[in-house]
Amino acid sequence: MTDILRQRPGYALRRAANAMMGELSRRLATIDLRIAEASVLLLVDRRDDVTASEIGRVLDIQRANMVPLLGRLEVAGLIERKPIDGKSQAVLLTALGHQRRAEADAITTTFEDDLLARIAPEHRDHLVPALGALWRAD
Amino acid sequence: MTDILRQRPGYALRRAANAMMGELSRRLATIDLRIAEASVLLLVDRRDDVTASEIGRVLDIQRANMVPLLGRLEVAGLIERKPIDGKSQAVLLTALGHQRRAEADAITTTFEDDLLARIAPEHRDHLVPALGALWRAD
DNA sequence: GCGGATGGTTATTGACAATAACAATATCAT
DNA sequence: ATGATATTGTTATTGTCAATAACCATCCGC
Repeated sequence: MTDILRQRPGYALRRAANAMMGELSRRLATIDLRIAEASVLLLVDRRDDVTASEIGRVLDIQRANMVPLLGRLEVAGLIERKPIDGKSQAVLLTALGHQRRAEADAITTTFEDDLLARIAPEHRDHLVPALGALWRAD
Repeated sequence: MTDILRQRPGYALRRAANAMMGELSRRLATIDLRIAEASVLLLVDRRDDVTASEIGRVLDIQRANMVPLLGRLEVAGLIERKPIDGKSQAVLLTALGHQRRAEADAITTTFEDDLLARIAPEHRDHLVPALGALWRAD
């Protein structure tokens, strides 16, 4: 019955993304991170001048929604904030944050290897370019 | 700065799906439908024996969450329910529902053509098979 | 120095999925 | 045929996540 929807690119994209997010969420939960939180850790690595607004712009998260996200990372002791000037503040990783970032990196890298392994070789290398074209046109 | 995440399949999948859903939502809103609602209309077309539970199973929506969804479609006059036995009821399209389904079909088909058109020809045909492999393995 | 843009924040809203519980009914095994 | 089990539809509640509006303080360009 689902055959009507199965080959529809939009539907396939939605279902694939849902399945992927669910699995990745489960794996990241083992180190107490949500997907968006892990993205932030990966993003601010080796930087000491990235503001919350800038992270939001890159990850496409409203800066209002960055507040609770960074708040959680801060109470978990993974990030700290350093004033850049009277208005802006840099988000930077603590020692614990660096450690957690490395774990998150390992988990996501393994996960994405697993993902790609499920795709037939002849399709595999086309996925990221195709997705990139969809995302950055919008 | 985003380069660290850009080529990650999981991240690309998430962003592409978000962009796609946003755009499709906007287009379907012109005929007062949400994405999940449109999926239901497409699914129950030309059937008179599909139950709410079955729709949920196919679309991966908990049957508890089908209740408000079908409720909205019913008050909009797009579906009606016909008892199958004392326990189950078939979800079927009204005349207005058939009409709306056709509009939804046109919108989504056009939309997906637009999507595919953004993808370089050499990648295009690999997208759905690759996504299918990700989704149905989970 | 002033006006407009930007950063950080609060509060609120809505879409959507997940969970638990329940009553009624159907199905299956014996 | 009956009794245990599974399924259907439903209510209610929770949590995650994104979107919007408003606010104040501060920065920047002219």
